[in-house]
Amino acid sequence: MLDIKFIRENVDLVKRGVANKNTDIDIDRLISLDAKRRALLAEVETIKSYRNDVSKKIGLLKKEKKPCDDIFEEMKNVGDKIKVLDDEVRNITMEIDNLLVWIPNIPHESAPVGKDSTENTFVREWGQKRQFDFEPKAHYDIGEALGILDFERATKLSGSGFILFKGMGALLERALINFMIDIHTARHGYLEVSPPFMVKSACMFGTGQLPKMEPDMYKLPEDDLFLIPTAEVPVTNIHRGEILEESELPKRFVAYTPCYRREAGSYGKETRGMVRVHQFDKVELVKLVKEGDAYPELEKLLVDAETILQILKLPYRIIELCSGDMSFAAAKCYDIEAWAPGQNGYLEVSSCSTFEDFQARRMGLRYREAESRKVKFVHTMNGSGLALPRVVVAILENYQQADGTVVIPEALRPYMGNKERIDLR
RNA sequence: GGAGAGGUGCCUGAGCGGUUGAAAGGGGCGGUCUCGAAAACCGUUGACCACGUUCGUGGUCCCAGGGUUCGAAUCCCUGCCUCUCCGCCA
Repeated sequence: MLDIKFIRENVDLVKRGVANKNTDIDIDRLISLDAKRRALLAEVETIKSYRNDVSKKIGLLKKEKKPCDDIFEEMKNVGDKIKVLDDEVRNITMEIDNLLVWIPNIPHESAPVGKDSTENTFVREWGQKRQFDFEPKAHYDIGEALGILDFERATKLSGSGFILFKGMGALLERALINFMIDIHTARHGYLEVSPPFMVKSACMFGTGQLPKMEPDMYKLPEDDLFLIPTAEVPVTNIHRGEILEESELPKRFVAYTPCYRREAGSYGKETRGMVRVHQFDKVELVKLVKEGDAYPELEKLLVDAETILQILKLPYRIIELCSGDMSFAAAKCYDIEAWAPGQNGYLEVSSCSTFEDFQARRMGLRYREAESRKVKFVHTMNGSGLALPRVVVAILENYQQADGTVVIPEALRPYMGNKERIDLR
């Protein structure tokens, strides 16, 4: 959420930012509602001040047992007037809030302006694409042949868009989770947390999934809970509504969770295999930092995430998203895309974004500055570190052999019984 | 699922319907003392909003939303949440 004061004082900047995010919000209407609200507020507060004065006097008169019926008569009218004005303020505030919650975060000045993914910019790349002396297969063919992926039976269980890992496939998934968390805790200094996989709507609002993304979420209406679409939601919300001490910052969390996404409207795209599924595992990095640290910390977070691919020796590139391709809450966002030879393309395995104080304002997440003792909003950010199925795809496709087996990346071998390859049985 | 208890400031915990933003203690911050620290003592310590250019003035907030009243943290209703016991259960 943007600060109404900021909007008031930067109307043009906000209009431009909103437009660059491909969003259409009537900012002028918001501004005029805001002005109206403040005028009403001034009016009703003057009357309330008067009421408070009189109430105090009544208290004193009562003590002296003096009659005050005539005052009551007058004050009844004052009370009614206040009620009417309060109602007006409440209604107009609701109207303002209904606009405000739909306004996206505005892109950082350093973020490229563009309408969609075709205008994202290349940042850097790493690694050498392997030269194959045979035609590289797609992960679903490799995995099914090895008996480690079973799409047909996954569909029997839950419909399309689900994965059944078996044997070394299941172990590979589990190994990756442990491997990634170990790197981030031991080497990068993140605190491991294991949060609930279901959250209240307040959490979903806090990180900005609600209201806009509601159709993409799995909801449990009986219990007013949502299945999390990413660990970002529970983890960023850990300190919702709190005022932290500056000395507690930055906080760095790493969490493994499954992620549930309806992927509404994306049917037909990437239906084959496990590039786009309704449930997937992910190791997520979340940072809470103080104002001013957001951008350097985002760069570090990006490096922490890409380290995983480097250790796994998987070639990748980094893309910076343009304004129109960024998510609702993001101010700046990098994607890490792993090379997948079987797809002859890149797969997004991580998205690293900073939200500045956008999420924090929604969830009331603040900190007290050590020196000034002032209360400020925390700056939040997160990035996948990394999303699992697509890393599995990249491993299967990059490490496949002519005989159909798959060599296990060295770094994962300790997590997989020191085996060197996944073979036919 | 059955039966109770309760939701007050950073925390614990008081609070007859009328100077209560809220006692007390703890914590935090500042100071005295000390070579330094601890202890002790003194002082201080909420957030948000509006208005007026520092500083101020006013308003709101005692889980949330309604209601009663001239006036509500204090009374009434609804909802939410937490805790305890029993049952069930990984």
